[in-house]
Amino acid sequence: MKQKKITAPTTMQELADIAGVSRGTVSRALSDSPRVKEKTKARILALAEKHNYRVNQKARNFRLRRSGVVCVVFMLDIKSEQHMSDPFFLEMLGGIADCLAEHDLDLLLAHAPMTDVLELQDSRVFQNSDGVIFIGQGKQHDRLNVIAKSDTPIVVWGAPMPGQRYCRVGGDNVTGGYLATRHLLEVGRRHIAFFGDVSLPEIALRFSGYKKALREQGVKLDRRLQIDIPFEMQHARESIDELLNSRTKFDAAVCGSDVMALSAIATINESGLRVPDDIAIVGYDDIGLARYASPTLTTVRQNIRWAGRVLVESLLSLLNSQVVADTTLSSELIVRQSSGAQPGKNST
Amino acid sequence: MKQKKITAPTTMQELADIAGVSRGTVSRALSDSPRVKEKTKARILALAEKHNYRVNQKARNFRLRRSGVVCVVFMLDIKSEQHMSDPFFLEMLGGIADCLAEHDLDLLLAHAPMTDVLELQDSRVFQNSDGVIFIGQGKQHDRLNVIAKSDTPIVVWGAPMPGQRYCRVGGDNVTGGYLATRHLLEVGRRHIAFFGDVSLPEIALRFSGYKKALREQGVKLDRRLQIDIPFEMQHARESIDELLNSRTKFDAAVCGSDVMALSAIATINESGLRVPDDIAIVGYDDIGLARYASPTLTTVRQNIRWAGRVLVESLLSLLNSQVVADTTLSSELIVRQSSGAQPGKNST
DNA sequence: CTGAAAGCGCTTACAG
DNA sequence: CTGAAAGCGCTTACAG
Repeated sequence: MKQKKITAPTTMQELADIAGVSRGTVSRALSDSPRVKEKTKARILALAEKHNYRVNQKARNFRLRRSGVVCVVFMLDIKSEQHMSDPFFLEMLGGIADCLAEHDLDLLLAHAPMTDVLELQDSRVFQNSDGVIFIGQGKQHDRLNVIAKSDTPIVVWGAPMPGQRYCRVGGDNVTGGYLATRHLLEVGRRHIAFFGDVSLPEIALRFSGYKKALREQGVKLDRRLQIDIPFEMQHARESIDELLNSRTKFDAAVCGSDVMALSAIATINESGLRVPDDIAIVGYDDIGLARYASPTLTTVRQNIRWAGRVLVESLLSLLNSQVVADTTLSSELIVRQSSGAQPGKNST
Repeated sequence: MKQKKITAPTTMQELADIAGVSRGTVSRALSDSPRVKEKTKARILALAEKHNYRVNQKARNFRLRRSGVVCVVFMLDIKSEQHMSDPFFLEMLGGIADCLAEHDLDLLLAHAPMTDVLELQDSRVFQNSDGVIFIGQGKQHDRLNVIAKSDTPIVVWGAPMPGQRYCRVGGDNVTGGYLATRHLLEVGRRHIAFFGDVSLPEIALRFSGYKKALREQGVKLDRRLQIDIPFEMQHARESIDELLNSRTKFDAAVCGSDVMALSAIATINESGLRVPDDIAIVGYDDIGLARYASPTLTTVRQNIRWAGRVLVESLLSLLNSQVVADTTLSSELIVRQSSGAQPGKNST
């Protein structure tokens, strides 16, 4: 421990000189090539350890034309700070990070707010990465199609889109929206609001599931109950306050995310109404907090961490020049307190 | 737009050939050297654009011996997933990311759970980074001292330590613990618990602030009220349940983080007691959620995003071979509902 | 203002 | 099993 020389990191040639072998042999020994005699290998490894030698990664990356780095880009439409703090992203990031680590890849986090994803293509970040994972499509589906044509493979979390030319992984949004809405109808609600910006592809799909459920039950769609709330706390409060003040009748809401649902609950509480008694709420994502909230949150579970793994595995296949199909992960309704169903039924 | 050739990225030599100049001139033109005639420069830039040429970053990094990447390592003692999801980390990460972006640096996120930080030194992550920011010291202060001796500059978020040889940035933990405790004493509480693992340096300092406040008011320290709760939801619940069941008298608690405080509040609610009426709670960090929680959270504010900036600025100074002093950021008490103070007083 | 040339530190066919 | 050698794509003194 203590006897390690604190020398400036030797170059591979210097280590080779010390060992009395060629640079090539050192290189092979360090990468555990079977073509080097075990004894030589052991000796070189010991010397490397002793002299505290480490391969210059920048030289190695250059030579090998790869960096072992995967870039993760969060596609957020508004200010990044608010969005990134959505536990949904964090859990996704966690799933991705774990899976990347298992495959000995590093994670480069790209600065999020970008008006034009194409700028990313010119950036150092992009050049330095072996592949890129986009979380969300934002409203830049077409630009992602352009990026997909580059040499750097990409995988995108999002909704299936017409003319899509990139590999996609996403949740089953139609079913998610449908399940949430049907559940609220089943517990007797009839004036169900939909909180979410339907210009975003994923939200649009959930909204179509919402409409399908209403149709099935013969409930008429009330356009005033669809509110374009972005994924952000502050905005949610304002918009919901507005709805509450507008006196438009509603007794339930399907929300675009759990964070939005929590925010809605807080706003509703402040206005003197109660959840679920006056207004039943269903969230989306099933973030960790959902089961600790008060009331506990009925929500549509997306297996976020697993989604992260699928994204990474898909990217790895792409890196191996394989053809990769899109993946749609199933959605599951988790019934807890906020939707006003009888307790005990399928709760977690 | 459409007329861009979709050619394989040309090498700089190829672009030079097209332009009829030398590789060196292209290199200088692209880095906007004043030593190239404006006209030539413009012509080369146009050609680069036309042929969709981009500098090979891996070659550039190698040549320049820097990557433009800063690595961020979260020093977590237990399972990473739970910790990383603490908004404290996210907000810190956000502050760091913003500041790095302003300085045109990229952010590499190192996989968190590590038993021995020294392993990091051998990793590709470390070699690839121009500098490393550690969030927290965990219990590895000594190993951080070792890493500080390497060529890669590091900055650490944490508590001042004896014999510390790395650059440190941290909050004023003693004052924070003191302010939280004094506030609870001022609102009439006398049996104040302290929730936090005092074997962690920062928590130990807050605990000393806590003791100082008790001493000042002549309140005797009750050792049974100091509970080693790690920064994690699940554990918090168990430990607090245990305390509640032990019938040890307590009417308030200073918590190691806001997340812990929120968890404590949930646990207390479930046991049938109320916050702040039965038990007053003060958190730590002032995460975004604190003002939306119910009850809203009295807490010690650490200006987390600014802390992120200070970490980055310190690292940059180190990268410029400057001597950098430690920074201690001030702590501020934010009074809201959970501590049972009269409303309106300094609340946000 | 531009070019010719050296060299960053590594890996890997190619020989032997 | 090991060595000699080429070359990855760039930047930057050094000349001119």
